[in-house]
Amino acid sequence: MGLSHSQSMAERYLLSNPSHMMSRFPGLHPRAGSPLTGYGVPGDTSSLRPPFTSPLLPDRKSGISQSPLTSLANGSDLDVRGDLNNSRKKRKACGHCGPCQRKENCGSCMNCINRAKGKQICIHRKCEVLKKKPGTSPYLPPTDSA
DNA sequence: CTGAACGTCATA
DNA sequence: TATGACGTTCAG
Ligand SMILES: [Zn+2]
Ligand SMILES: [Zn+2]
Repeated sequence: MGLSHSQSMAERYLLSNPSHMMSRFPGLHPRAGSPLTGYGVPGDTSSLRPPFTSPLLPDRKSGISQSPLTSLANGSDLDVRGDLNNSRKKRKACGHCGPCQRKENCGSCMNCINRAKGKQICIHRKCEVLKKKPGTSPYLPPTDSA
């Protein structure tokens, strides 16, 4: 069996149809909010990320803050850009909802087929808790008159 | 380090 | 508004 291996799924990611390419290119992220705290884990007993990496600014986009949650120059918090991130880092599947119980992905949904580019979990496995992120308010998200 | 997945943005 | 795409984050 000295074969297979192929791309180890690495190239697969970069593999796609050169349809448009471009758009949303790396180098633009207008946004500026206010420092806000939202998420909060009781305990927060996890490994500590290494201190800063280097005083060099990785020209990731331009210079302004990144989009999701990047940067980490503090040994206290893992990463808190304090901008457009209200909920703090990413959440994880609850583990006990229907989809969370799924064992393997269906392999037919777009997420399964487009997993390379989509980078998302099978729709049949998407935790319902993570599905509804906005608001989490008891009100209906869509407007009655649309 | 790699794989997997979440979160936000852009576009249709 | 919904979907796709991308970067980032998290865990093993
Ligand atoms: Zn699927
Ligand atoms: Zn769940």
